[in-house]
Amino acid sequence: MSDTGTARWLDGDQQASWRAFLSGTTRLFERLDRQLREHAGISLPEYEILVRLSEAPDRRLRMAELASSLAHSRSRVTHTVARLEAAGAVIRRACASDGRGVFALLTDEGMQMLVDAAPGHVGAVREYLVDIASPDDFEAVGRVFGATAEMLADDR
Amino acid sequence: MSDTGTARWLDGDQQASWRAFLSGTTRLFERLDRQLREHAGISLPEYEILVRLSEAPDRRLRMAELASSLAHSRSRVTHTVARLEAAGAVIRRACASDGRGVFALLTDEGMQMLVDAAPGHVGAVREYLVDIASPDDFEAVGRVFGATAEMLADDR
DNA sequence: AAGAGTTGGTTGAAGTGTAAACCACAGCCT
DNA sequence: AGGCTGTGGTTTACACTTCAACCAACTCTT
Repeated sequence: MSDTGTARWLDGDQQASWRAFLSGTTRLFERLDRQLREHAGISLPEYEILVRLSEAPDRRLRMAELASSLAHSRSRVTHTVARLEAAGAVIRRACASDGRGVFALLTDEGMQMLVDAAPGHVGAVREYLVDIASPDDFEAVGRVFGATAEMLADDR
Repeated sequence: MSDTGTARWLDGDQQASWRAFLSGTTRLFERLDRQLREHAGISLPEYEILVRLSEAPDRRLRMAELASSLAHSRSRVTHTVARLEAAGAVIRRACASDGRGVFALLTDEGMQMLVDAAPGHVGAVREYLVDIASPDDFEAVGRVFGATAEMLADDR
């Protein structure tokens, strides 16, 4: 924030887009979370962790890598992983090369939960977002929030 | 969801856009909330309620109108308004024409909180989102999430 | 006018996220 | 080696959201 003069409000179109964004994302996240809970018994943040782990070498990641990859606080990742561990989807293991470090690693059971959850989740993402946007518009979404993400990257 | 055959995954570009969106919105909301709390002592959801009230005739709205306008649950609005009332920003008043109804109405103090908070908030929305997107791209964002919002409108 | 069903709103508890203090270890630097 | 300083992670308490149950009042139907 470096505005020194009078406030620069949003114009009508910007205002409309901003509010559509707020309303759309609120509804979208609520729906995606509900869909996952009902069909797979996990929340959206939990699902995202399973995805990251499934893609990682040896299906394991350091807690801090999970946190920065998801843009979640370390504390939040600790809590979420604790729940996933209680559910049998993940195991914690000490890191050999760094005495402070902790790996979260995906169990076979966790992998199975992900495999079961993924089609329905992706279907919902398509149905409520991707498939109702034109390809160009959806690419624009990617550009815009890519820029935002980069700008706000990890200086908490 | 009406997919009967094999799962239709996102292609590479769609996947990238989707993850940029997740990461960008997570960081954006976190930043906007923090900015408001530090500079104005209110949260983002609280701010949104003050905005809606300030725009309404007589600066008052029914609880249910607030809820559907914000895409928040009734329960959530009850809690949030309770906090705002405790802070002196809002007053509850029974509705004359509907014995069940409750109006939330913005006090002068609440209006002043909004006036104080708005420039910094809008500045942050510009800095982290609007001003780093091209006008066309930001309009695309509005179209996409407008469609999502409409599709997911109030059948909870 | 009397129920039956619906809507508006609140409540309290349980679940999830944030904040801040804290410990343990790593990486310097001398 | 000894002492800073920073990083990785957890913990506790607190704040916010969701959930389910609930009551009151409206509406519709008969």
